[in-house]
Amino acid sequence: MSAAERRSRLEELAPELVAELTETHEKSRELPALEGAENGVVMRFAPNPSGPLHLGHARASVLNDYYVKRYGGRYVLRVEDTDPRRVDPEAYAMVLEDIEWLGLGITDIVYQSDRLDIYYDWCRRLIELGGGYVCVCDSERFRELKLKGKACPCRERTVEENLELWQKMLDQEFYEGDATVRVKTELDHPDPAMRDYSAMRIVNTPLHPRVENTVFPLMNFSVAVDDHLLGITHVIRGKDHIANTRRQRYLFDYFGWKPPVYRHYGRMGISGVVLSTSGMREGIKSGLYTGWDDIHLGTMRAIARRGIEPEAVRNAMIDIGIGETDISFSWENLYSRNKEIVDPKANRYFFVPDPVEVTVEDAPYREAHAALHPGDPARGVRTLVAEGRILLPRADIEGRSMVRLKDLYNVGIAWDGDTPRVSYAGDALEDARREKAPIIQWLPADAKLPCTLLQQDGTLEGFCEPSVAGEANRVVQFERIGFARVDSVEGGRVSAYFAHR
RNA sequence: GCUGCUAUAGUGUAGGGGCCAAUCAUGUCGGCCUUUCACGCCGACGACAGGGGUUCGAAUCCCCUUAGCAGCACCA
Repeated sequence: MSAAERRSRLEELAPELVAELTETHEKSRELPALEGAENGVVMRFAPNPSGPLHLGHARASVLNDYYVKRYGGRYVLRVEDTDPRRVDPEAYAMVLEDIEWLGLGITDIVYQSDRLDIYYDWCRRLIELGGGYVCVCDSERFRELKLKGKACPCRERTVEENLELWQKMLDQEFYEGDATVRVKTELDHPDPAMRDYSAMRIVNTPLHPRVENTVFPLMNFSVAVDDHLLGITHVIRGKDHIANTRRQRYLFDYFGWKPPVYRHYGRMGISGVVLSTSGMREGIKSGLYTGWDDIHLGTMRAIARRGIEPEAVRNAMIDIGIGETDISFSWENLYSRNKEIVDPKANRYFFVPDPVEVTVEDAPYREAHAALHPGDPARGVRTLVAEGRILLPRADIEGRSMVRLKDLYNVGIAWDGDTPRVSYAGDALEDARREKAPIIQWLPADAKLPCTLLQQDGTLEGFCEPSVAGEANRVVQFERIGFARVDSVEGGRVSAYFAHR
């Protein structure tokens, strides 16, 4: 049966069910199941506290969050602050704020800098097992040997000698770069990236903001140890970690641990915003950006400032899923997700950009009552009093001989060069329809608020309704323009950020 | 270069031998509704990277080609 046949047949049998045929099944899609997750999971989100969270973190954190919520279990926030060079003391708080904004169901928080002794302990055990050794070679020299598949002299040392050197590292008898602990792997591993990778290194400067230690684990070591100790069952991360997963596997093997189940999703290209933490930091420093929430950045706080709701980010990320294919992030899709959340909530207002103030000749006194939300009459109306002096958006009247002022009346426009002469042209909506006059927004000249609408590609200056002042920090819809978040109302001026149409 | 992964409409995604002349969403274009160019509704457009195999049958399995990506750090 064709679709049309099925439909007409259903109409005969059960007309009340026809609606279901076209119902949009927009409940967020089910992502693929995770093997071995039936009895609950322990997952983690492991950001480096070098700045606030951005879109890239959003994907990782939301996807893991999705599975924890789906299967039940624990969700560990593990702050990976083992590189003093890449720790921004202020980022600790920012990460927490962003997580709260995203609504992640974090159940546990651990800081790797609190766990240094644990890593030292397991490092000692690794050496005792013969799985690790202290290498005092120059890193360049080691690299050359590695590429040839050759062992460095340090590899031949006994466990006792290694233990002694390791203690010297901890006792600060080595300086940065002079010694490192390596994990023994196959020296002839086809991928040179696997060969005797580093597990521990020394960092003397800068000082770590939270601890005084100078010996720090490299991520492959701390991650493997923590994943095991914290009981992590499933890991969802980007495919840039595939090689790391392989490296970490050596540790699981040495210690006889069962590794978690891994899923590596593809690379996500994001255009239109700055994403690299260092790039953002430099831009902020140089004054190019106003701060971490500058709307040209891809941080969660920038996105929030633009009126994107956390649920929209979440839905967009789940939509994208955990596919291994490289994808390009679609702002369109995110906006669409946001619109479905924000449209039912946002009150409607007039915003007149680039205004022309005119006197409407022969204008009768009128009070316009415009719905705060056309889909929800119960919300009431805003009342605008028109006494003759009004503001019109220049772009909407240019070249026109007639427009209808929404919820008010029609006006005719005679052009005297660039100067419009505007006159009352009746109340009948039908007249406007017949003349194909556009229905546009307007404002009374004596009841308006200056309003700046900031968009990524420029700023719109104009005026909005006075009651927008009561919408601070909320998303509104400026009719015919789009959704915007009212950022601040100060000194009688409104500043709003454009979200999307 | 080496090691590995991936390849479905503009974008994201479903589909893992027959139910696929391929799903859903988004987008674009028409139309309806409407005192917003919003929302809602209707319709249209639009893809299995290319080439070989295997098979009665391939988007699905295999091989090659091409393309993209990742890693090749004493970063995470």
